Amino acid sequence: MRLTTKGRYAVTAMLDLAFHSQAKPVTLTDIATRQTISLSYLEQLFSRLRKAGMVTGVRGPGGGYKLSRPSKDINIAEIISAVDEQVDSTKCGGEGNCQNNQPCLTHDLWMGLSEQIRQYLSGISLGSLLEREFIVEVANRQDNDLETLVELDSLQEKISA
Amino acid sequence: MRLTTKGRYAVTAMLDLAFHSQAKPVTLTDIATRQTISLSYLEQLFSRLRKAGMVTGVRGPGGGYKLSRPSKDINIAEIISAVDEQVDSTKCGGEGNCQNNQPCLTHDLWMGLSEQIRQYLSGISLGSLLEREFIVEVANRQDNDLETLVELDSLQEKISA
DNA sequence: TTATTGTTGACTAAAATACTTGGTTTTATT
DNA sequence: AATAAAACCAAGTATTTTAGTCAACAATAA
Repeated sequence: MRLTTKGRYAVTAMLDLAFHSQAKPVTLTDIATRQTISLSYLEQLFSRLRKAGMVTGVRGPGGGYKLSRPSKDINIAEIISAVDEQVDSTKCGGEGNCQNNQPCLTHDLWMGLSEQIRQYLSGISLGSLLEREFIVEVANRQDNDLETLVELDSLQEKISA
Repeated sequence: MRLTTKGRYAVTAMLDLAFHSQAKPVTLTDIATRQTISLSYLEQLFSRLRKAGMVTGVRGPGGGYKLSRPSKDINIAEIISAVDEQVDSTKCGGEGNCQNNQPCLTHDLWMGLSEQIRQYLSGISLGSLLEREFIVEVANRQDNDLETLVELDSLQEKISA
């Protein structure tokens, strides 16, 4: 289990999706705007998430993405694993071939740490995050910001017309 | 607390140093050979470790590095912090300015995780690692490998002479 | 039919990582 | 005094990863 900004982006996007999941699917364009992540980068991440069976894409107008499972049943660890492509085993990635096909000196330590992180993150679901006050506050603020942005855009259009 | 291969290298090197700490200092050349890390890269890492007050350099022939404190009093978290230069706060590094000077949606989550990792790693000392069977085994194997390497070298020299 | 959205792949820019080169200083040993 | 072994230092380079761009195609609601 590696921890990179890629994984963080994925979790943020999934949390945004979970928060805005009503009847309608959520478009990546909306998520990109709210979370200030590049749209095409999101597309790449959601391609992975879709293949991992965590989200479902709905094409065409009114389409977007939906969670494939209830948010309570999606944990953070699996989101990160889905996008981080468990990478080369050259450097202590998985099994003990970190130094000339033998375990490196600290192999044991990193295995323990990985397990620790995995357990912590797999114990947290998207659903449980949605119950945290702090997160709901941030999400609501982002929704307001997006609304004012949209208003500004339509004003701009009226002016240039 | 970021987790990179840089930090892993530092911990590995420090553990090697702790394991071979007798009366004499340990040279970086030895550590580099045993752990297959580039010598100059090690020098850079040890420059940081020295400035952080964790090791002491001894110059001249017979010199090398020594731990500044007993191995029981050096924990893994501080080794990683010493080399990883806590980096820009642009992306959720420290305080909540991850998205346009506001906390990002998952700020709360990563703070919790960081704390979790820090607590885990600061609870593990070099000394305690040296008591783990697995680690001692690996270290001993590496010592043997180094010995045969040295033997091979002197044979080579005799041949070419 | 058209606009909207997902889907895919190839390519690029910037940053971080890992490593190299080439020195200088200190100091034990001869 | 000369030499060699080591730490120390700074700049540069190669590789990899990250983050993002571009351009096309596919499905589908309106």
